[in-house]
Amino acid sequence: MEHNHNDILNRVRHEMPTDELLCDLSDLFKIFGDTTRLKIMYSLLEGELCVCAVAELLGMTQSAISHQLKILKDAKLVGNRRDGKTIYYFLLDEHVRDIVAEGFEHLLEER
Amino acid sequence: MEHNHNDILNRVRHEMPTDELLCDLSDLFKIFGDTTRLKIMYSLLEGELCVCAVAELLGMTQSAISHQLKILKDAKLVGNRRDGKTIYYFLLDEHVRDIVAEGFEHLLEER
DNA sequence: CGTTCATATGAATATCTATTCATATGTTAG
DNA sequence: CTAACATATGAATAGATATTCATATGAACG
Repeated sequence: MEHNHNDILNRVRHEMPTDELLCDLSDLFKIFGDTTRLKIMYSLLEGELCVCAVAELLGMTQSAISHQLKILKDAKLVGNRRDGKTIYYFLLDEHVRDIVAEGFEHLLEER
Repeated sequence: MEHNHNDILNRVRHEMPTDELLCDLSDLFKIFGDTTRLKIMYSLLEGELCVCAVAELLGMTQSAISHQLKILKDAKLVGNRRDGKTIYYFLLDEHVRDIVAEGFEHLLEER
């Protein structure tokens, strides 16, 4: 019993990712943990959009959207390209779709 | 061009989940957005553990772990059972594994 | 029943973060 | 070069949240 208990603890300790990896992982999920950013990512699922289009779409200020886009870009979840004065943002990673989908599945199962 | 733009906006508006669903989704990801909770979930991947075992494993106080376990339980990510004085926690949802795995894939691709 | 052990919980605090406001950067048109 | 427009960004603020501390609950055991 006691042996079994320590056995599990040792196995868990062994399988546990490094703190650095866990920080990276939680930082990634933090990004998905905000409705504004989720909405932005959803918007970009259909195709690239400029900052002002996203702002109009979500009914938020250009500044707020710009700040959030920077966070998404730093996380390499979105990229952008310039066309004259306007800057278009687009999703960089197919995993965005998958991560969100997994989240939904939990919500559905939860009822 | 202008037509095309509005076209996209309308499509996006149409595909956007309700605010309630987006809040539920961001609340779920918020839970994954914390290293302590990630560590707890990782620990429970191997099997059920009592509160004090988790606390010992993570080198944190019983109180801190208990607070976090409550959050995980409210989100229906873990369940618990009592055996005498000790209470064992376990993962409730296979999606935990999948969600974490998706997160990792993004990190790896990010290089 | 009273003590001990495992866990839960409320309040307080310190830290983090999303938005706002003001302003800066950078591009195009005239 | 200057005005107008799109976007970025720094500082400040308000709200959220993880941990701590003190204490409560609840079970087992003598």
